[in-house]
Amino acid sequence: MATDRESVLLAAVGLLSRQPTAAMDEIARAAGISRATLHRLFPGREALIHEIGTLALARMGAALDAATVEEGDPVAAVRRLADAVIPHAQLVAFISGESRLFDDDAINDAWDRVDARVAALFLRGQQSGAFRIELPASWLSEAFFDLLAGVGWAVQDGRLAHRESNRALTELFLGGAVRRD
Amino acid sequence: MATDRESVLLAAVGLLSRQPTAAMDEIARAAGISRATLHRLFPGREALIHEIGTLALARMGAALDAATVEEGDPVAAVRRLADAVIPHAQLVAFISGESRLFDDDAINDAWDRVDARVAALFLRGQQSGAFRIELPASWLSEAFFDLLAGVGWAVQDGRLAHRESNRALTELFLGGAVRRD
Amino acid sequence: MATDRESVLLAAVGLLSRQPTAAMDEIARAAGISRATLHRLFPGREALIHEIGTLALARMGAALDAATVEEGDPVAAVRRLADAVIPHAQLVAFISGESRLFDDDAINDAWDRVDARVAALFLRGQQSGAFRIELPASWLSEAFFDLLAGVGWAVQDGRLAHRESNRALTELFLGGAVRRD
Amino acid sequence: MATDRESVLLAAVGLLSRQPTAAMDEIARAAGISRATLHRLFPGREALIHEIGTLALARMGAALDAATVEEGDPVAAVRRLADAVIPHAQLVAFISGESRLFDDDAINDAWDRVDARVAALFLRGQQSGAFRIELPASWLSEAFFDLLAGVGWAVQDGRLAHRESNRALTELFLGGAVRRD
DNA sequence: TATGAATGAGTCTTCATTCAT
DNA sequence: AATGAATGAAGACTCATTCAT
Repeated sequence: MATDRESVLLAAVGLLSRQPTAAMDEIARAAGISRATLHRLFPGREALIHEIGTLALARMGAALDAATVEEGDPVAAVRRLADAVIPHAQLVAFISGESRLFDDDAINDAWDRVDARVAALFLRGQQSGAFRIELPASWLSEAFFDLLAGVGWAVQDGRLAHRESNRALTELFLGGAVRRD
Repeated sequence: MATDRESVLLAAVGLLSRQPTAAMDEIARAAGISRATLHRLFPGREALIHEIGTLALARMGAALDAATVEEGDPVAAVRRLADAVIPHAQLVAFISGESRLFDDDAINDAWDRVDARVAALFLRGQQSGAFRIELPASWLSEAFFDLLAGVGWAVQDGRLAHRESNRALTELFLGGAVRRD
Repeated sequence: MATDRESVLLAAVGLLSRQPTAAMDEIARAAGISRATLHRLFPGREALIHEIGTLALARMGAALDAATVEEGDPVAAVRRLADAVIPHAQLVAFISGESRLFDDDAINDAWDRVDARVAALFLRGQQSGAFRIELPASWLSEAFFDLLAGVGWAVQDGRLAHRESNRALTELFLGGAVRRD
Repeated sequence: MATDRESVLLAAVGLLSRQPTAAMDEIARAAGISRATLHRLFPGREALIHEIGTLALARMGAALDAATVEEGDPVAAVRRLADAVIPHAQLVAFISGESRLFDDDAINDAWDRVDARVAALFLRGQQSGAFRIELPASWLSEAFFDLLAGVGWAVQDGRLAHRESNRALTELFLGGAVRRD
């Protein structure tokens, strides 16, 4: 079925994000290939996880670039970021939620840099008066990823329609649950 | 040292939430007891996980009761709930994040009931005009737990001070990131 | 490069005698051919080993014939045998040292017949008074092969010059280590 | 059955010296323990091989000491060495014959030192006029081990009686196959 | 209650082998 | 003839669990 590396990685993420202890066996089955082929494509479980992290970081970096988060109105930038990153919510959720699976310093450092770009966006927004200053920018960044991951899970499990996901994320994150007139 | 069941469970949660594949060996060491004692206290890994789930549900249920979420102003009820549940954020994060570890239907059903109580709170709040109606109550409920889990991790990892955790959760969840005059 | 069966066999012996667990991959590389070609030439690892044995036996039989070990002075016959067999020391070492690799009865039986011809030579020599009778002829035969294999290894590893190998074998085997006036 | 480390090692040697590719499975069965226990006693195949080497070197060193090979008549010293080492012929055969299995430099260096002590004995004997000078001392040393290994195999396979083994080794090695009046 | 020995049941990984290109 | 993809079978290794001390 899925014989190219990337589709195997996506199948692996789909499984590992729900079941971090999944055996290579199950991952291979989920990808529609045999265990041995999985091991040929990725020599060892660690290598597989590493490549998932690399892919997730690449997607995340591309999304940050595409959203030009360093420019323009911070609130609009958050909306653009959500647009760009939601298609990869599952991947990003994996790396942010299961970051403890990565022994690899290269991955963790790269993730820190991504995180810093997002935190910088919120800091910029706080300085411009767009975002509330009572909450640390780092927490805003982390919360954004928490909700992004939540959206990813909810969509995958069918609890949230795909086309609602963007609004669910941005409306709640930006505006909160409380109604304003 | 920690010979009573509950402290062992808490130690296990602390380890398993960062390292879901941790061996019984390591769990025992983390709890300061021997493997054999761990096995005597909980007959098998599955039983251990099951009891963690049971404990988490009990704490969550107690928190919902203590917060009297079915009564009074919905926004105030959410604040009371956050107060009551944040001390158990780690436990709740475990059961909500790793819910697929539980084959046990009893646990999953009980969790659904807990979830329903929270969703009912938001539904009530939407009907009373307190919460925004653009977002499904079920998503509000899920997002609340996502942020609660995020707060739990951030506190455990030292990224968020304990006494800030309540405000970080409720302010963001209720009010969103955008500043109002 | 080495596309004829025999040179492949010799390359395989060279590798397998140092590294009995060598993978087919490595054998192919050592022979300068591809895995697929190796598999075409010899259908399976077992077949390869079998053919090595066959080749070794053929060489050994030819050496016994060429040395006319059944005729003439036994001591001279041993010298002729050493002459004839030393060029194939590596092959013979393989089959005598790794004989348990051969499940094949045909190989083992043929090896027994070869062994018997050598033992017969020593028996004849003992009866003619040329060889000592304190030592069983079968042990003389076995010891001869042990030393032959040792010479083969020593030459291959460069611990013994090629042109000394014959003397090293025959002098020690026939005359022993102790000096006579 | 054999639950102490040493008897497991000896069982492993017995198997590995005939079948260097034997699986851990078979080794465990030969030792009368389960695979898992074998892995607990020796963490990995490499560790097992390493410990065999260590044991063999210890035995060999003790034999060299016990035989006081550095003192007295060289021929008598060889006889004492044979006496002391024949009970461990199998172990010594393993390390001398399968030395390529040892990646470990510590083992190989230690073996070189053992080998050097034996070669020194022969060199001393050549200088004293006891041993023939036509043959390099290093070859005498190597040939001694070749025959020792051969004796070990022959005894194990029942081709040579245990009480004949010493004579078979020393008589052939010292005196050669040719009869003297 | 703790410790260490022991093992069945997996899991990870490699290899020989085949096939399509 | 060579290369790379693919896999069943097998080997190495780990772990949860039990028992004896």
